[in-house]
Amino acid sequence: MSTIKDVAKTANVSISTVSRVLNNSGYTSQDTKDRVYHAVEKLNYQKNLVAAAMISKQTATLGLIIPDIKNVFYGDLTRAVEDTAHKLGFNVILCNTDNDLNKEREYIEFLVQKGIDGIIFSTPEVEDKNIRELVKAKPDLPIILLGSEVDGAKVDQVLVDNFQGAYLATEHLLQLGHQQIGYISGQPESYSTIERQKGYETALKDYGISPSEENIILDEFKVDSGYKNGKKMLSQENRPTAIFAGNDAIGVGVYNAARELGLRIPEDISVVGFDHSLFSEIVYPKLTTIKTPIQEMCEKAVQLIVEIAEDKKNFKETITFEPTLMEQQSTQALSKEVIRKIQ
Amino acid sequence: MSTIKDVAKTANVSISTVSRVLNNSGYTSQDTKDRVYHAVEKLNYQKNLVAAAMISKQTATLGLIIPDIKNVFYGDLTRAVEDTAHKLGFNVILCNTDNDLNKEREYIEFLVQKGIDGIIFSTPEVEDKNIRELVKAKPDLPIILLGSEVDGAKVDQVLVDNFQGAYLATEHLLQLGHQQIGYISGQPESYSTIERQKGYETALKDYGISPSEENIILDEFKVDSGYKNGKKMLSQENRPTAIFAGNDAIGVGVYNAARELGLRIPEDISVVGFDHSLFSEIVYPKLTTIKTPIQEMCEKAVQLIVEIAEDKKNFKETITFEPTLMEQQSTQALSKEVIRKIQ
DNA sequence: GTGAAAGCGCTAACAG
DNA sequence: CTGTTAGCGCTTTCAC
Repeated sequence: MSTIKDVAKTANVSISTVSRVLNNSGYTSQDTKDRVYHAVEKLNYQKNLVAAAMISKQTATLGLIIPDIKNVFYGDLTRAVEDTAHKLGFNVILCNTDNDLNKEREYIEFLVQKGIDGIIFSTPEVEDKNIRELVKAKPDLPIILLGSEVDGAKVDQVLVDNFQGAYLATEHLLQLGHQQIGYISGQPESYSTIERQKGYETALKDYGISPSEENIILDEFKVDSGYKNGKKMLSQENRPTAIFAGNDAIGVGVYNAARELGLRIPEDISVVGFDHSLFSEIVYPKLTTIKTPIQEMCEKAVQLIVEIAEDKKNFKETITFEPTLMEQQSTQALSKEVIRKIQ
Repeated sequence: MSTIKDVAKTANVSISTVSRVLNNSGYTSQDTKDRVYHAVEKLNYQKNLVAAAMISKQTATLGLIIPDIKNVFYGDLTRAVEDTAHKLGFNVILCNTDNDLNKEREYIEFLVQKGIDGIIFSTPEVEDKNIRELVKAKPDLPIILLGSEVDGAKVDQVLVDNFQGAYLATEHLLQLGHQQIGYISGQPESYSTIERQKGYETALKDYGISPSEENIILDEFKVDSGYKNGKKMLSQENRPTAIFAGNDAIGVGVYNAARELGLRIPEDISVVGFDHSLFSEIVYPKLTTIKTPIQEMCEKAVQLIVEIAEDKKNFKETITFEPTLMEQQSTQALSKEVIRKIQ
């Protein structure tokens, strides 16, 4: 592979001139430019970005840390992040942590040593101490929290209003006449779980209903978990007539549980999900869900981190996007028939 | 951030000694080692991998080029690749091309300039000329084709026996008595589409049935495409009694189409998918599908590429994994009742 | 406008 | 066993 030296030689200029031409820095005559470009073409020269990075301290690479790319939610998110990064001239290194703090630490260390320009953390747990420590140890490293807050970490954040989303979901069910509304959600340590629970409980209270413990199950944001816990919840004596699932995957699990118990959706049981992922579209009937502007959130997150990396902006901000209710076919008004059955 | 110089100073040795200790190269006394390690700890020193890469020409980074991470199949694949890479001490840069050759070329160029240690291409199209050119331009760059071949590109390959998988799927349906078997699959330019079609047609012929054009539709490997084309195919006069879907996503689309047409699965129509992705497990009834050892394939692919990167092994190999039939609930013997209805 | 030279942080001969 | 030295390929002063 040819280097800048070769280009300089065949263009009959010095390497600094080549550098100037290629980076559009400083003045160069048109004639020199032409000669350099010709040489570049002739030699099929490609800049060695490693060497450039050594001086500029910029690698045009971002780290993206998520729990698990197999989860369709992170598929959507990662795609949006990667697309935006690519548009801005950055690559992204993908890291799956399974919410394992040790794994996360390894990744962080590796990324830092590689001189990446910033790290986007998507939905780490609230107690994530790696992030706290990283912020302290490398205050100049651009960091974005995407989708969740971390206790004691003052960094830029791009969030969705989980409380509001959950409130909308629950209120929708309440307005349909449901009173016994279950909440099946993910990891209790997750920011999303926590915030959504607050929204759920607040909506209930606002409608004069006190949340009861039997109607709340926290486990994992997965289909299996929705299935298992859906079955448990729907087998109760006085079962809920509606379920607010912490995400669409859980919603799908609840569908399967309902089917096995001979309950029809939405006739016998209403279900609301969260995320408006592919899941909500492919199940039958289509899952009513909370739609979050995930695309815009990711774009914003990447724009922000690039901005920080380049401008060293010296203040932290938190941007919160509003979710909306996406009413589809899995919810309907509580019927007298169901009320009779339950009692 | 402290450098090797700082460590050398506080440990009271030369920088080459520090390098030796940290890389375990050459001899160093225990005493020196201790002093260096202490200094490292005291200064919280972290090696600058960019500088190291400049000399070693190794970045411990791999590129993974796929069509679209939103597609659950690539979610599974990417996770397996990333996990294995991580175990071997490599990071992976994710690139989504949407099978767009221009985008792919951009990514390749960028990755090469960044000095990545190898590129894994998952399911590029058969005619992908970027790969052919890359192989010619950079014969020393480790490249693996994962899941599909590319015309005229002699590189290491890790494949699944698509022909055999499709044969198994079709034979399974034939043995259940189905004669009219549809094939709805993905992009006609895709290696998987092509190979699977061959297996499908060969099975038919082996059972004395000649493939007919109306029973074959090639479109995209997506739910929507399965839905749209499933509807088309199942609305025909003399509709198939079974459908072999080119992948699970298409299978899910076919489910939705069948439901809209009032056809029950498997009573009225049998369906077989391909991949054994999450899709096949979450639909009702569970989708009979072809299971591929995707995990092992990805592990092998990464092991291979790392081996090539480190040892410069000078021969190319192709490893083909065998798929198996995963019989679930979406297929059943052709009933007289259905035969009557169709005619 | 252009070239010479220093140096980014590290590795790897080569002496000693 | 350890230190000195010469780069890796590039950017960036600083002269001219």
